Amino acid sequence: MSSIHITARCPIRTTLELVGGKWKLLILFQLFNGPLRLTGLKKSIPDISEKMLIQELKTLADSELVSRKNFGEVPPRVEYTLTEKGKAAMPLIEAMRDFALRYERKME
Amino acid sequence: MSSIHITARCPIRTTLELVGGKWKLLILFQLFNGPLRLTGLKKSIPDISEKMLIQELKTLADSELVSRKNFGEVPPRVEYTLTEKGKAAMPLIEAMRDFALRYERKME
DNA sequence: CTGCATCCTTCACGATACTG
DNA sequence: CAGTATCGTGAAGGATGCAG
Repeated sequence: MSSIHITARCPIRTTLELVGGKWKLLILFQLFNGPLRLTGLKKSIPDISEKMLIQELKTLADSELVSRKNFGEVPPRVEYTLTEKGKAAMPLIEAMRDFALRYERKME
Repeated sequence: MSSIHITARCPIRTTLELVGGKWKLLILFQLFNGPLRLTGLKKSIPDISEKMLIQELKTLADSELVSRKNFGEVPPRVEYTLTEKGKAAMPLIEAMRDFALRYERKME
C-alpha cells in the first residue's frame, strides 16, 4: 500500500482522471442496475444538465467504462451499458458510501 | 447497495464534497505514513502549489479529516496529522488503487 | 428522442510577491 | 518555516436554441 508514490502517473491520479469530477461516478452508479437510455439517466440524476450528461457519457465511452449502443431506429434509441471495466468501479462506489456513512456517524 | 439514491445529499456526493478535487486524496494518502509538516508534504507532492496545499489543508481541517498542531515555536513548526475520520479514507484510496490497476491491466 | 453548437458564468487552480 | 494577498488563466459546468 505504501507502494503508491505521488508521481505524474500514480494509481490515485489515474482513477481521478477516469472517474473524477462531479458526475461520472453518479452516472456509473445508475448503470449498475442495468442499461439505461439518455432519458432514463436524466430522470435518475435530476439535476444534471443535458449537455453534461452527453458530454460525460462520451468521455466514459472513450475510456471504455461505458458502451453506447445505437439501435438505429426512428425515433432514435440509444442505450448505455456498463462494460467490464466499468463494473470494476463498484467497489470504489461502495468504499465512497462507507466513507460517507462512517463520517456522518462520527459527527454525532 | 441499490439503496443509494441520487439526491441532493447522497453518500456519493457527500464523499465527493469531502475528498473530491485534485489534491485532497493525495494529501490524505501522504499522511497515512505519519504526521508531516508543510515542507514535508510539499516534497512528497512535488507539483502542488503552496497556495493549494495550504488551502486544501485548511478545508481538510475544517471537515476534521486532518488535525493541525501548531507548536508555537520560532521558527514556526506546524504538524498535520490524520484524524480518525481521516483514517477512514484508507479503504477508499485502496479501492481507487485497485480500480486503476485493474483498468490498466485490462487495457492490454 | 438523442445530440450538437453557442454563449456565458463560476471557480478551481496556478504564479508570484510579500510577512512574521 | 508557515502563511497571506493578489492577480490571472483555463477548465468545468450551465442555459438555451436548433437539428436529424
